[in-house]
Amino acid sequence: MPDSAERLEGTGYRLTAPRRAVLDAIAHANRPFTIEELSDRLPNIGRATVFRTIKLLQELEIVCRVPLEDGGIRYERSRSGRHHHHLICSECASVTEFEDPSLDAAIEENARAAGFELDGHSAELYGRCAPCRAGGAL
Amino acid sequence: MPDSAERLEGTGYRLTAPRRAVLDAIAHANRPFTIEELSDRLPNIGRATVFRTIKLLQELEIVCRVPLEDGGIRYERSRSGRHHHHLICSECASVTEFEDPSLDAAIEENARAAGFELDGHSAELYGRCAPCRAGGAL
DNA sequence: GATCGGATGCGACACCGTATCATTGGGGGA
DNA sequence: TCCCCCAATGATACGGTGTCGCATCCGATC
Repeated sequence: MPDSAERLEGTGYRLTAPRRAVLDAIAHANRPFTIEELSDRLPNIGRATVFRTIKLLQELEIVCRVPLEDGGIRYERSRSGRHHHHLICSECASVTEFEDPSLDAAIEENARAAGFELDGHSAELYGRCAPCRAGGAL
Repeated sequence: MPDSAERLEGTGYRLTAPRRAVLDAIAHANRPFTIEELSDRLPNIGRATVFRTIKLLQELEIVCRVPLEDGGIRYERSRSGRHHHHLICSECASVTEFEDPSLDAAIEENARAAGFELDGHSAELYGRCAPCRAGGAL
């Protein structure tokens, strides 16, 4: 993820060895991960640093927070870097990003109707993904 | 909240004194509350019981969970008892419920397009409510 | 390569929610 | 009305998750 590294430097943050390692681990993750999992993969890096780095990467929109239905939290490398929503499979925990201007428009319209000044929003969809539906016994 | 009490009994749960007290406290809350606040208002009731009761009331859709932007959680008596979304003011922490079939439709359409079997979803809007915009100095 | 302040690592800590388990009391049945 | 059973409770310990404080380190700039 050289672009992410550049993004770090470009915003005035230091590109340190631990941050490189975290970026690398994230780049190679093929599914949403917990901090715990990430930290386990990086035994030489302090747990606090992993937390701090993920927090930073969230602010830079390099990773995004994925709230699960049970209240748990996972993180995922943001593919688009743009605003998007999540389809979260409760069977395999996979996360699919999607963008939908009409969904965003509906959200904005509701805010407008209520006299609300919109800052941000989140929308998560929970269910079973196509592969799980096809392959699952159930 | 006699109707809530009936709903408890109607589903086979016992209407105990602690549950009555929690229902009463919730009925008189005029803004979303944390478990901590609720527990403080009910010093004679064990913390674990407050957690258990709120969990139960969530299942019965008597209260609903309100995830804040900062990751914190509050709860609120569900006014409609139906599916809805939240407008959450980051200034005064007020929560406004709204329903929007077209928003739900947009969500369902995205799930369908991805071959996703939809179980449930959440949508939270963050920003500043009308009173805060009108009254706030900022 | 010297310097300076942001970043790190470690451990302690705070917070939130749950598990355990002995005890209590709600409410249906006799 | 009283009894009895088991769901519900309360106290406490526990576990997981994230933060804090601080001495040390090292990346970036000169």
